[in-house]
Amino acid sequence: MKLGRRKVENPATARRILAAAERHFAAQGMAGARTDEIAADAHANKAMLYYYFGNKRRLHRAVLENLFRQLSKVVYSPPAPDAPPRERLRAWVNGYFDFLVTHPNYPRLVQREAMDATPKIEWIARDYFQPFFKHLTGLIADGISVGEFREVDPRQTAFTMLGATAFYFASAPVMRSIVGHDLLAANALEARRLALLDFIEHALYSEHPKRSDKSSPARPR
Amino acid sequence: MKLGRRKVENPATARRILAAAERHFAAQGMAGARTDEIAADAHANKAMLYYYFGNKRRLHRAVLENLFRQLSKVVYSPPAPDAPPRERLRAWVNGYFDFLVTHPNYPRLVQREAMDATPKIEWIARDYFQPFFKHLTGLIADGISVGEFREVDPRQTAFTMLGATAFYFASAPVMRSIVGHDLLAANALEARRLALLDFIEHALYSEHPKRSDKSSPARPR
DNA sequence: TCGATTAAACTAACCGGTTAGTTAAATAAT
DNA sequence: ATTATTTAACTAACCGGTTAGTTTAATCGA
Repeated sequence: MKLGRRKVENPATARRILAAAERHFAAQGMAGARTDEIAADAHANKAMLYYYFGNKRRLHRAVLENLFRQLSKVVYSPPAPDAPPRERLRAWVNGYFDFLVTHPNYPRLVQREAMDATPKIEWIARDYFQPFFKHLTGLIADGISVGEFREVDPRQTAFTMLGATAFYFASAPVMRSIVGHDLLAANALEARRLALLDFIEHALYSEHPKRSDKSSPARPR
Repeated sequence: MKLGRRKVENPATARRILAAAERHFAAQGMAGARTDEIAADAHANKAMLYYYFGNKRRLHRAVLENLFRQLSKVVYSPPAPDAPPRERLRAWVNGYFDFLVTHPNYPRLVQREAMDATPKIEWIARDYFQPFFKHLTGLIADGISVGEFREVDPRQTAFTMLGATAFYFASAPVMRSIVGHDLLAANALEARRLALLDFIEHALYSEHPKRSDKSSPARPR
């Protein structure tokens, strides 16, 4: 059997389409994004979109899975799995924050899905949100049992942390015209990171931890 | 100008359309919502939608303005304008929270606009977000200057508070399948309110306030 | 080494269902 | 009678998806 031109694993065109789709789906949503515009933005023919991804919905799903996969690598592999909870929490926040900085489309994409009432995206909840959420609540529960954190409800605390972190990024487009500067500029981001950590730690740390944790390590990265 | 039948200020049909549009725009977004479905849901002919509101965009705007107007009434009229900042902040959180409870479509509707990169909704930022945001940061700054709050950045704190509050409601649809119960049920909401206040107050209160505030007043309502 | 073969990558044009928006005519209210 | 309100039927544009055909390049036979 003869072999023609062998299949390229991840052709530049497919990657350009995926990147363009990510931008358009984040900015306009699944319903608002136009396949013609995605194709044009990717400098590809519209048919290529269907050639590589089948249809609009599957392209959208590919965008999400691509991001989730990258997030998983960052968040589920803490630098020090046996470190004290305070340190692990700090690493978690920094890791999630860094991911949002390098993937500014993620929060809007995910927030749009989270707001959707339809059960069409059951797989997102089951395969990605659920483990992500459990991981965070487990971390908080650990900190409580060791006495490093106050006796809060881990789930409620997780909601608060996720909201406080993601909201800033998700609403950056509009907030720019309110506060007068770009929330995603490097210095603004660093200020946000510090404020976020400060807020969370003040809210969560117990006043008399069993294990002292004076020297908070420099943040990773 | 003849006086025939006076134009009815807010006929039942128009109100039904507005209510149906609110639900559909919140659930599907501006692009995803279908005018036919809105009309059917409102038990009105589609033409009525154009008769009363002109076009889809103006209907969408009417929905937002209607909600903003109601929010303004609640948030900008604190029960005790001269109360100490800690009390006013508590009242603010409770007021905003109550509004979200009674207007479950609001967070999704607004979050969708905040994520939109287009400047088509400049008026929202200028007329509603800006004052709302300023009001909150002013309140926080007051608390700092009186010594009741830690010396935080009021803007950063406002971002955190808004995110922590709104995220819970906006993502309720998906979170239901993750935590296994309805986040918008009455008992869940009360637990959320308490957890939110607890978290914010622990993060924000100074440890040695100039004015003692031992007896935190019962929350209004 | 070269040209025939084969499969992948790509393109332009088109199709048909959907959807925002219109219209003309009927009905209800005063 | 006149004007507000409501309706069914209609239209033009949009947009997701298709199709028929072209180009590019890897492989292999001679």
